Amino acid sequence: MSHKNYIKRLLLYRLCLLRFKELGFKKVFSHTLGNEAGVSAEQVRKDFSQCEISGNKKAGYNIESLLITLNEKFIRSEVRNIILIGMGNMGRAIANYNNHYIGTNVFIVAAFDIDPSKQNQKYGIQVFSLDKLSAVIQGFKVNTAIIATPAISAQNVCNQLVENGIKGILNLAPLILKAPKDVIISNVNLSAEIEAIIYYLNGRKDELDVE
Amino acid sequence: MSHKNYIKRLLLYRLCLLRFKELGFKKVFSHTLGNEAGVSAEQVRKDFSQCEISGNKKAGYNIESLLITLNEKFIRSEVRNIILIGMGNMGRAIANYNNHYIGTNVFIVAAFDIDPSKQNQKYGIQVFSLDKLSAVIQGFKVNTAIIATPAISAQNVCNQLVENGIKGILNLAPLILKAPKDVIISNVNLSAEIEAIIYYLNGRKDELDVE
DNA sequence: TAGATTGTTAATCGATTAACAATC
DNA sequence: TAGATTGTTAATCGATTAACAATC
Repeated sequence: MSHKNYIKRLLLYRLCLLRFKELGFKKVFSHTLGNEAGVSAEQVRKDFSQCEISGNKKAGYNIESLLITLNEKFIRSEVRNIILIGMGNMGRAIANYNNHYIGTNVFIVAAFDIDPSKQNQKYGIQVFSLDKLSAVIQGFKVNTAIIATPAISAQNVCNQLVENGIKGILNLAPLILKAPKDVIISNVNLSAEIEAIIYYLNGRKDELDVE
Repeated sequence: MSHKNYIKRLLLYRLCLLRFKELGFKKVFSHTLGNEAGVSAEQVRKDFSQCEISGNKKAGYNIESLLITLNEKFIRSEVRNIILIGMGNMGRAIANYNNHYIGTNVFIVAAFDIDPSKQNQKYGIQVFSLDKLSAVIQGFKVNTAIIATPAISAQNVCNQLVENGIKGILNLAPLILKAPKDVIISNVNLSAEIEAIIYYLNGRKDELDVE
């Protein structure tokens, strides 16, 4: 139905609008918002049109009503519970962010790690052994998880999550997970991002400098 | 020239090939690699064709020579120095990963934070005040940086980086940075990733259950 | 040979951009 | 009104997919 980039742009517009609101602005033009979000004004209007948000021909869009519409679309009034697997460096960083939620109204209710020495509360979040997975998922009615384990164990963890009813996974391990088609997986690989940037810089240098 | 997704797929193939090699495999078919990387066999062949890698009509591709070609394309023999700005939770997690490089042959040589109490070595990496930015960038010949500051200070940091010659930025702060067109910026926003996943799950539920 | 695989060309698909009418 | 802005339709662009010839 709606594509991934479109959804991410809407979430980005929401962040920009929150900043504008904080600065005291009441309305915004498509080119202003586009500039802030790094997309074209046409793209902004097209996106808003697609989710049935309308502005005023001369006066642009009302920030407050934009936010109401976007919040209704994305931000559930009730807190959404998610879980986190792997309490290495990245897992602990994410757990720490959780102090004021990992996303708007999104809360990590429990973390998991195979290392018994990590199964305590010193990260501000209860860390369980993986054999508690089923109980926690059912108890908190969780359907979304973050995988922050090493690559070697990520697929195994993913399998267990799927078996226990998880339907959405944010994967920070540097590999592509295999899962049934009805499970949504989003992959983030920071090393690959850095390596891609470095590649672009080098590539461009080759082109320009003719080494 | 070559598009972003294409480059990221090549980097992903490389990761998959490294795993295959570790498992003792010598050759691989386009559908095998595609399956592992989560793309179609045609896509794999097209990508390899585009970067002038060729296989054998019946015997697939030789893993070792694929890796040599990909390493030559992406992995510089000399270590690439990068810097990290912001030593909050995420910054510290990234600094910790640096123990065995943040990417292949990519090394964080220095970190920066405005908080004087963080300007010491306890993270396994030297943390400087931002007024040392210019000296460090010149001293280590750095052209790539990771921004892991809060959103509020990210644009200011970005400006300083650009002034000092940084040409590639991995931005982990939840906003879009403005920079000259010749600066490459890659944005990663974990909250938005999670919120997008939750949106997809809800959206699909609405469609199926007719609440 | 027959079957399987590569590699390239053409077709499709979808997203972005451009154009412009409507209108405040 | 004139100028600026929205919103929609058409055109473009590029990436992915399908098709298939070549060949091992």
